Amino acid sequence: MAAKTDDSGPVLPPAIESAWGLRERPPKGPRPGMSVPGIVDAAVRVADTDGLAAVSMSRVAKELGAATMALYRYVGSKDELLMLMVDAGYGPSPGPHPPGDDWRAGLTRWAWAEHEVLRQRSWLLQVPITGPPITPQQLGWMEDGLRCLDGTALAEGEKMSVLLLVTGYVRNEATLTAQIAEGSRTAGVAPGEMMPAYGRLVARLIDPARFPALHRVLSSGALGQDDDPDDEFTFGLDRILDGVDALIQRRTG
Amino acid sequence: MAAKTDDSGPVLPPAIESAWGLRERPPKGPRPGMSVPGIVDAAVRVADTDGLAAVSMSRVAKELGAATMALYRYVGSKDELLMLMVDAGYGPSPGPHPPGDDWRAGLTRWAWAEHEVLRQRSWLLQVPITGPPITPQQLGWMEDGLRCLDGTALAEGEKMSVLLLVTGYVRNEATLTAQIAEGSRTAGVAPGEMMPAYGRLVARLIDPARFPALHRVLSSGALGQDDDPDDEFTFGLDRILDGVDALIQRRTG
DNA sequence: CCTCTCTGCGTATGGCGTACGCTGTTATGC
DNA sequence: GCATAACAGCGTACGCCATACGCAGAGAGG
Repeated sequence: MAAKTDDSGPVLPPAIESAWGLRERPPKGPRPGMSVPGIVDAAVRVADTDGLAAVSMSRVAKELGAATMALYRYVGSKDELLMLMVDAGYGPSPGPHPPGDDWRAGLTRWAWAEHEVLRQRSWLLQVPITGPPITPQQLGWMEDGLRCLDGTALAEGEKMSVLLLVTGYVRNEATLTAQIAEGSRTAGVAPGEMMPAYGRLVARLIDPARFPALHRVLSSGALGQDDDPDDEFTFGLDRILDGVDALIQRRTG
Repeated sequence: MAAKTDDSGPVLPPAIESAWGLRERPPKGPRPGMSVPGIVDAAVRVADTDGLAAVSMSRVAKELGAATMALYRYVGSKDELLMLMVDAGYGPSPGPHPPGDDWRAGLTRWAWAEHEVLRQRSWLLQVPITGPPITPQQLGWMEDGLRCLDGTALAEGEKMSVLLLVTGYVRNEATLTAQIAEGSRTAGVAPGEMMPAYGRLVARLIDPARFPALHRVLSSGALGQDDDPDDEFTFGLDRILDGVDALIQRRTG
């Protein structure tokens, strides 16, 4: 044994291995007419224009002028394709933060970068995540995030937890705004009228005696004004970073 | 007009209206052999035992000894059934917090209650959410959460934002732990060995020169020790509540 | 008793992911 | 130059899904 240095451990799907640049083309057989990146690009294009639901194996194949089953020479399953679509859809990480920035400015920039990606490709949120990230660009994002916390007194595990906290927040916020946008589209309501309409609906349903706190929020008109969604995002992000700040202070002092 | 007091506004699906106790049985025709709550219970039972993927209209019908299409007399679509499943799956809200508790203890209790529900019914996280909550129990949870913040100096809209922040965190954390549990099951790895195996896999993939921060986390063994998942949950929750606390202090002082 | 309305459900349609096996291409070893 | 083995492309088929449609029978009002 041990002719090769890696004892391999968990098995990586072939298409993922090729995303890492491992795996060379076998010497025999006809030349491939397609490529994994080409297939993934086509799938991303479909998702961008017609949504994730439109991404079927046959649709992607049609986009490439190939037959459905031809894709399975390159991709083991649709789930594998989805994983690669997420990797490609996120794109390259935003890059290391400027040396002058402190951790907070860096994480803010990092969070906004993901926010921006998810705003433009909300289908990324609908892809069922099957495990921790193992694709190159995903880990690139993680690396950049970790570097923001480099100078701090946090333990390595804590840095990871903080990142998970921030990215979780960004994804959650993006999910909510994408949902109300989707809802307003299917209901035929103007985007700015969605939350007010929701407020009126709930106000009609609930009994003020049984839901006093909810009733108070509704009468306050807090749902009526359609404030800048970016303000909402900033609000939550600042709360979280305040909490992280408190921890860093404690670890430092 | 205005023979009825409600100008109706957005239309509510019939099955949701019946969940609010509106809507009476029409006087004619044969008596219904099933009921919406019965169907929802059967669907929840299927999801509990065999996962959300096993919930198909035919499977739920089989559970009730009925034909597939019979369900459509009670539920407009599968999406509607899913919405009702979420409402039933969450169950009643945890109830108002004890009067002695401050907002932080209340929200902590509230977050743990949702955490517990999601731990036992992780399929709730896989249901694609189509909009803001409009079912009775969902709004009950919201009411209880809002009441925790009753005595604080926060504006009504801010209370709502804080709730969204907390519930988003709980859902996100539950999603991640459910995913690694799922992954360890499909990969045939012992649950405690999942994260270490993941760490070894990533360590094998990445180049330490290009991913120095990530490499440092991996060598620190932070992923190796399988610490209590509850500790991880508490960590993030405390960070968020610290951030909320900072805001409340500022609004108060 | 007729008629109207509602329930249960059989049938059919159009989609999906993908297992399997055939056909033709290509570089290697003889 | 030729047989051979490995591989690419893909046609067919299977089983599953949600659900549109329409018919048969139940039950109550007139």
